[in-house]
Amino acid sequence: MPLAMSFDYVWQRSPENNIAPVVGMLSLVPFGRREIVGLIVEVAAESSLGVDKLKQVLSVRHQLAPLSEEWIHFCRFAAEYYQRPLGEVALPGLPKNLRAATTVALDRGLKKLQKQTVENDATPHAAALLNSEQQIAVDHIAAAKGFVPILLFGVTGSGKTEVYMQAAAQILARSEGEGESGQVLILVPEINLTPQLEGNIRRRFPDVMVVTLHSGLAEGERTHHWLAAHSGKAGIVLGTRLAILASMPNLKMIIVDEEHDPSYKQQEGLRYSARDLAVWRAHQLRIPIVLGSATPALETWQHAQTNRYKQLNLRTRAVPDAILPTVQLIDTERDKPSVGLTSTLIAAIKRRLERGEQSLLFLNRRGYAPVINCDACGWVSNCPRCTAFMVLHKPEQRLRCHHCSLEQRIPRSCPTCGNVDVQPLGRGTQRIEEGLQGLFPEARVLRIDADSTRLKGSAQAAFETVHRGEVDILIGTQMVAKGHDFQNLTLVGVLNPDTALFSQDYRASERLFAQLMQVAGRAGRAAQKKDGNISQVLVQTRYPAHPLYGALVANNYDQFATSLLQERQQAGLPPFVHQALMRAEARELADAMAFLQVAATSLNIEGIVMNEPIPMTMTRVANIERAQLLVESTSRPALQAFLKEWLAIMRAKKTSVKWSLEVDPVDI
DNA sequence: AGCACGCCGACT
DNA sequence: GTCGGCGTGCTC
Repeated sequence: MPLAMSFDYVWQRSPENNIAPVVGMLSLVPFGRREIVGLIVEVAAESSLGVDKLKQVLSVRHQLAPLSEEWIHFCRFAAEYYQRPLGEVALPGLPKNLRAATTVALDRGLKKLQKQTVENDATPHAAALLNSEQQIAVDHIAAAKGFVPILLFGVTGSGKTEVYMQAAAQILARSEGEGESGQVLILVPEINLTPQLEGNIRRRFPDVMVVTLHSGLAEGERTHHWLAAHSGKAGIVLGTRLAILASMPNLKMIIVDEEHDPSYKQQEGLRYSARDLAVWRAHQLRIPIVLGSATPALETWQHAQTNRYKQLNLRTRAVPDAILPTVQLIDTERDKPSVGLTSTLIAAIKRRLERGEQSLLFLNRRGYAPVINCDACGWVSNCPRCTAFMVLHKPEQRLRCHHCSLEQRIPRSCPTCGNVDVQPLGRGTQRIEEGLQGLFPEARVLRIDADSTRLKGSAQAAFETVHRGEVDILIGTQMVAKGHDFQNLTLVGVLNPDTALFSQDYRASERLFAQLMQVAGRAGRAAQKKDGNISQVLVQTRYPAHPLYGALVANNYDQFATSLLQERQQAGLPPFVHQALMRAEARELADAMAFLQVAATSLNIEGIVMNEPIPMTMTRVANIERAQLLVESTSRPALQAFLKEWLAIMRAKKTSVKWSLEVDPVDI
């Protein structure tokens, strides 16, 4: 259905078909040998095609209020910006049974939803008192008229959520005062990782219908929630990135929480940035948008620095008496780790165990060891299908490729020389878990990563055991960095963050800083302990003098972001340049490269920098070779114009190479 | 995206 | 001689 073009049909009034088509309505039309549901995007008196070529509209669906022209315009913008068909933007978000060729009754579930919402709100919560910075922020947001993009810059625990809720309350109340039912859209990175937020919002807004929109919803729920948003009945929509495409006729404000979070970027199909689209939508509707973060994306930071966005700061923690945890660096050259842990960190964990407090160890590497190797001949566990290592997973006694999911038995001896002494190299979360059990046999150790939480609901269950105090030491990947507020957690250990410092990916350090700030925020969220102990963050590093860690210790994002922006400007990288990336994949690398070579010479326009095609960093995944071609321009409109023309040329070429284009790529 | 048509290998 | 492999092309 998502075709690059739209199709014209004739509509003829008849006794069975007497609803006049209106832009935004869904209609049933014959298409090839099938009957499909389409979105009416234009109603016109004539067609560029001969009338004899046109088929007739079978029926126009009237159960659903038409999608607004504004919404279609928004989808059209997104489609054009990302160089994709309109249908691919507008249609996938619509409830499946509205898109099905057979008609379904839609009324019954809604009522059910209303009832459910009321039942959930047995104990309404009053608004919390605000500190002066929060009050200033709320006042500023609520007073905003028209398109006002706001960066709400606040450390973890500074009470951003409270600002969102009070600002939303004022916006909704104002709409009501004007006799309208206003709507607020709140975007979050991942709903499952912030389960408290939904409950908090429901309790705070007992008289407002609150619905969620995310990929975890069952089809029926999703339909009802979408319809509640589309009908305007839902006053608050809380959702993940896909919710930016929901139809909300009375939208009055958008909030993007943790706006820097990578999960706002869709990484397959239509590779959109929900944050960027949110800003555009707010601009289109002339409404305020709040981007909240402790570590804003550099793009956002740059806009705030140049006063395109209004910056509001929350510099103090909102919980009374809670103070920021101290961050200390442990030089691993001086204090050499054994089983991945320095003596300083081990001692700190020991003190927490003695005091009955919890520790969190953060290591962004799952599995037991990232690779195994043979000392005798140098063999390493390469994946036969990918440019990557097979990772040792000890509980399962398997080697596993994290890119193509290939699994193998662990070889008893070296496959090339027969040496029986094949050793794991490096440490993943499983190996740290094993080491902790050796060091602290009495302690209750829990590992949380993608492997330990494969089953649905098991992540939630694992976090709950931590909240209930049934865990002493928690070891996890980035999964543990987000959202959760552990009351009894007073130590965060960061095990091996250095790899990101020297990554090919120029965004790696920006992401690392955000991640470390976020995981540091897991400690000390509760009020300071009576005995005066402060929560502690210990970072093990070989490069304690690196400016990133300096800024982390000083809790100084401003300084860090400013220096990164300078580097980016000097290097001619985003946000000072705009990029698009063409990717090509084929069985033979030469074919992918040859295709990109043709692409690189297919169109030349002044002001557009065409780079050389290169193999991707991870050239081969699942036996497919991949290459990429980066196009850059300092002018976004110039890049957009170029892409449109370029893609038209490329689409007309016949090739066996699979290719795609990404606008504003993040992983390059 | 579907769903055709279309031209070449192993089977009742 | 047919069944079916998925390459190429069209859908108002």
